[in-house]
Amino acid sequence: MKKNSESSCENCVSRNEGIFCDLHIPEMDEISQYKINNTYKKGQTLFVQGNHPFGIYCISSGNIKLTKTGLDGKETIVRIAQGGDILGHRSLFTDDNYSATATAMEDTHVCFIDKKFILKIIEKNPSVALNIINKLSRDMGTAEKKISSLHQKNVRERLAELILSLKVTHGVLEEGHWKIDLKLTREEMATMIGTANETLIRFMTEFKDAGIIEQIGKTIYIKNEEELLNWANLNY
Amino acid sequence: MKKNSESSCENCVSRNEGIFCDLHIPEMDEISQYKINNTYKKGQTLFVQGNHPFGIYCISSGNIKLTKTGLDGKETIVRIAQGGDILGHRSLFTDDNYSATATAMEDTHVCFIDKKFILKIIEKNPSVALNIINKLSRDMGTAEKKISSLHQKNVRERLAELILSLKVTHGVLEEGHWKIDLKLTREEMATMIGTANETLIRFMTEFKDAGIIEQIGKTIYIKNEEELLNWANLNY
DNA sequence: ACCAAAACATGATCTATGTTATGTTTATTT
DNA sequence: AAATAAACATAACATAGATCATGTTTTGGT
Repeated sequence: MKKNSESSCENCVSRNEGIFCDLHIPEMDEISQYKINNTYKKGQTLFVQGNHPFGIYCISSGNIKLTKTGLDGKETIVRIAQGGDILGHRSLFTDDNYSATATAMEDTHVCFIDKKFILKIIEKNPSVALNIINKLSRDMGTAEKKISSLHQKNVRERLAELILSLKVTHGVLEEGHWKIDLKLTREEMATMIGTANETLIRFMTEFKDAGIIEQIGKTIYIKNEEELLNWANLNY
Repeated sequence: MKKNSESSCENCVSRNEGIFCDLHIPEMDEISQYKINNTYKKGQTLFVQGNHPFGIYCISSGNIKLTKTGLDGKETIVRIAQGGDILGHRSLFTDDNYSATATAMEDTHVCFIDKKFILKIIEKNPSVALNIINKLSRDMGTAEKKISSLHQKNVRERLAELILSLKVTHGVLEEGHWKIDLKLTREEMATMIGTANETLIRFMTEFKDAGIIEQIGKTIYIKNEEELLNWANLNY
């Protein structure tokens, strides 16, 4: 693989967000040589709940949803990962099988790094371990917030909270208004806040009617963030 | 502080479960000298949601609950930590304030290690970082399972699941039956599965009447694990 | 461009669980 | 040991939101 190619970590669009951001060029090049470069089209799965993991996935670009499926086929989105995030690191360190399924939400660029190799990298470069801890810590914070939300808030509040958190992770400011261009279906949004899609649609309609949000296709625009913050009760 | 004292990491009852388990004696001794040894009585708080963290807490013995409080005062137990677990590591790496309150559930032995010092230790000993990653990974797995449970299961199923998970983390086998001696109130159990305490009591009574569990005081005995497993639908 | 399938939307029920109320038992304090 | 407070328990009632049903719109495949 030639240096400075598009598939090199050095030129990764998410280089600054990734766990290798503190490495020097020679180390990055070493990883670039060992990793496997992949593209996933919308809807394709990277790995499936219950399968055995052999390494980690390093997202270069595109959003990937992590879902847990129940016996009855009911799905819950536990997390949406984006460029710079890693997947499968949990199973790597605990030797458990994948606890969730990873599905590309759009055309996606992902690198796969073999278990043995990544462990060697971590050993030689403490910054990588610290970056993994940092990512895990943030994810853990998000997860705990989700747990208490599911207990303490009603669907309307959770929806306001969801939209605001999507704003932070996936929003772009456009002509004074936040635009969330994640192409989530109502069904998917519903599973993110633990409700039925009919219920979610009801409150989305309510927010639209109240002029709080607007949608064109699947894109959501926040028209009245103030009001959304009121509903979300984020102050805790 | 003299070596081989009770307050030394070397002699910690949870030494093998802790993040320093792979260190050699000299390194442990160094930590022993810098850490602050503390005892907390039942009900006392180690730190409070929203406060600024200055280091990590390393639990030697005793159970500590982590709760998130809502604006209305409603509490949710997001995790129960025990000997060998660490607390406050998340805030350490993300520079956020504490996202939850830590309260001793019984008389507890905890060591406090200053932020700067622990970071130095990690830098010198990669195994500590890997152990932190491992703990975080497990906690993350538990948290995600909780999220999907709250969405996909009803209270009866979640209660069965809770009892079985308490069996794993805090149970002791006694005369052929698992004994969970955690001294949890009904209220606390309720907040762990995101329900009202009246609702929880109903299903506890149901399980008792069905001969699935038995309680003496606050101690729970599992009399029919088979049936509990049936209810929990753990297979996913 | 057409067709089939998926996603969206809304109304009408139904039910699991929250809430309120009241009484009993078990801890904790004096 | 008595008094006070906290935890436990049960029943009656209320409701948020799940489920079911039906129709419309959008999307994706050929």
